Amino acid sequence: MSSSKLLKGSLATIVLRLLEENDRMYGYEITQKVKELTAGEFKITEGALYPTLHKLEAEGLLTTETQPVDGRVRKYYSLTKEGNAAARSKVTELEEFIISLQKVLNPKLGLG
Amino acid sequence: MSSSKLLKGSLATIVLRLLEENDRMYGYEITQKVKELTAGEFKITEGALYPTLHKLEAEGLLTTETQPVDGRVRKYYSLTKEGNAAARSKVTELEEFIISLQKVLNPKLGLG
DNA sequence: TCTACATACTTAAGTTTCTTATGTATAAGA
DNA sequence: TCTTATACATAAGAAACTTAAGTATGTAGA
Repeated sequence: MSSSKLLKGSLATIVLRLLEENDRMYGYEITQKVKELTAGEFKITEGALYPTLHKLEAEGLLTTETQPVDGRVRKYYSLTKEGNAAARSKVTELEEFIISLQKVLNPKLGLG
Repeated sequence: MSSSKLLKGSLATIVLRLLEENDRMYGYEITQKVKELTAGEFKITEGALYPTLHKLEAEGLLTTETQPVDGRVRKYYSLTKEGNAAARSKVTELEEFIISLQKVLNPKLGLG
């Protein structure tokens, strides 16, 4: 993910979250969806995305289906059962992280 | 920072933010403050913190003052003028990142 | 007294996760 | 024809951590 070299470690969670919503997606589609959702703020690079997808597949969290579409090959990814569970726990973990982060960035709030 | 190997890249911003609030702090104090603010959720490791402090100092964002206290040496860090500006921009950047991240994690919100 | 834990800082080795760059290949539009 | 978009893969290098080891003092308990 580009867009400010921030927060390394959230890409896998983002991928799992999108697949939770979309049933199946291919790599390029993921890059476009993220760009769309964030109004261009996040630009996921291929060099980051594809290795992440391969890793999640190797861990048994994703399965793939390859299909030719318009003369090009598309590789669709879907969550496995374990992938679903991982998506839930990783998203929760990230949300809790954000809450803690905000406590540090803005200690005044949350004390009342 | 430990606590779930999440979000690499936010430690420098956290340090700058704390120094914005506190005028001067020493390393160990920073680790304790973060632990306190997050109720133990974030545990900043020394191996992460000290190199970060040295780097920020090398970049001219922090200055140091060493003082012996109770027979031990403390190294106090303060923001320079540039450090103040960097703190503002980095905190803003991180907050914007969080907003974008939430758009991806919860695309339903923010559409109405 | 010895042990353990807290305080306080430093640095090296290894890992993870990116960025940047390169390569392959097809389709569409100027 | 050239560029841009679509679509995937992977290697080299950098950044930011974790883990681990080292140095050193103060305090509290067995």
